[in-house]
Amino acid sequence: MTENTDLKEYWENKPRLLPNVSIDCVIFGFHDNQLKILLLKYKNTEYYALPGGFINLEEDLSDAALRVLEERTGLRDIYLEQFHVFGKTDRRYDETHRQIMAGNGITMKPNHFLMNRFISIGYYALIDLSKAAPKPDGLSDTCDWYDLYKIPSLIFDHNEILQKALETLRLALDEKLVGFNLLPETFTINEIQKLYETVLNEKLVRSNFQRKILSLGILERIEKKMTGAANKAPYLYKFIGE
Amino acid sequence: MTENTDLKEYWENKPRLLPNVSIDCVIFGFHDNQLKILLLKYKNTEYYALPGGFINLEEDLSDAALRVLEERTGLRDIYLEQFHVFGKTDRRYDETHRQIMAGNGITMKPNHFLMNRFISIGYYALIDLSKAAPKPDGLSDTCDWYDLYKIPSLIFDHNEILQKALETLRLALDEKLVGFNLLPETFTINEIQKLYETVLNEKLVRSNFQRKILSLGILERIEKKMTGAANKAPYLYKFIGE
DNA sequence: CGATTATTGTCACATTTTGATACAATGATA
DNA sequence: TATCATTGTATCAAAATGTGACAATAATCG
Repeated sequence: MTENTDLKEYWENKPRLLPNVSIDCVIFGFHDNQLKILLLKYKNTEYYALPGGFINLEEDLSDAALRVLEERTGLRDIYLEQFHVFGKTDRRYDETHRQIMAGNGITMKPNHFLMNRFISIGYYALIDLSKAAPKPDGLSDTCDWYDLYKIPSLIFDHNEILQKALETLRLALDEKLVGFNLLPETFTINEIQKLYETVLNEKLVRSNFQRKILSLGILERIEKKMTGAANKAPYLYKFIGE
Repeated sequence: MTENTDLKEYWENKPRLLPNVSIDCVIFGFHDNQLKILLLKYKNTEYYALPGGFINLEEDLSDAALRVLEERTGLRDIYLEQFHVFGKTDRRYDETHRQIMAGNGITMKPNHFLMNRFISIGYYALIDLSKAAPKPDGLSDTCDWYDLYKIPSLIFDHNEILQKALETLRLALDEKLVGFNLLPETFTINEIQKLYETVLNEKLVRSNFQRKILSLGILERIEKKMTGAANKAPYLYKFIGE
């Protein structure tokens, strides 16, 4: 699909996909003390969207989500979870699809695969942002990180989907130890704390946070220390699970 | 669909349903200190299954789930939540469907709606068992409650679906106050405790449980007391939310 | 009718967890 | 060497939880 003719051929014909079902991925990253989300912008439009895709007829649902993720980030072995299915009858967006395709010089037949109601299965992913290499899909020209608190208006019901993903992430952060998927292999306690504060959107007391997180016995202190500013250097840790 | 001819007509023709998508409902009830689940048994077979259904083309996903629930239990305004989507490629059960239909005297064309891969959206429901009036669907002859710990082998991947629903319920019981949906309007503290113990499959200390549950400020003590056995009568409570 | 018995509501005390704050140690810079 | 911001850890109070006990009560039984 590197050539535009391939793209045209792909989208103008009915592909071998499960009809009426799509996948949308909310891909979280963490950088500069900001929680970020990966968004696409479609060519020649002002339409921003979550990365998404469809399910091949001979493809597991979860594999389809992993494939979308790999296509956008270049990453495999990613933390990925379903969080909700969006299934209202009004999830049919013929006109928007038409405009997105028009922006790519593609005209759609009236009975096109996309000209239908879609049920969308929401997945959220937690990745080490520094390892990702965001890549736009064939229909979009950018694939970039956006600060969670500066998200533009998105197409379809994608703002709602994002909101639900965030709620799920906040709950998961408390109950499971998923947060470390957003950090590199090694990190300082302060970095974890900033991550928690950003996701939960609340201040935490440093000493208590440190005591708590260390008491869980899930971190291994690395011998080395960090070099940095004019003060005591923190230890580095790595996550060793439960 | 009371007549068998209607049933035949309904299933032999391609209905106006979303293709490749189904709904399965794990309906929990609580009775005699047992957690129960509603199961169907298909006519003239030994096939047990979770109640399920499909989505009408002009029907919200959640409405479809509510409809299935009402059809099986007679109840509206039910606590209902999605918990997982099951989407492996091998979720295609042509032969079993054929046998179920055969048990109802229906033959299926090779390209029948059901002769396809299905993605199934799992919902779990919590109901006051004493209010439900279980009703089999057109293809089954029984719709009954089964003790969670005595579940027969189910068709398709329904045992796995049930297991996942149970995990979700256990987590939800701790984090939200969903348990009260399984009880009648009024109940004793001991009845709540038995419910928690059964769902979580662990013993709880009576005095601590009572202190904890009362401290939440979610229960209103009813004036009346219960009559019962040769000992002090407990107070009745009702759930008043948060 | 009073004694017995099982269960309930509540309390008392120990232990653990959490909240709030303090302080010495450290690694650069001035 | 003094200064400064940050880190690791300690301290003490408050809240939550674990453990056990006890009086009150509603039937049943002798």
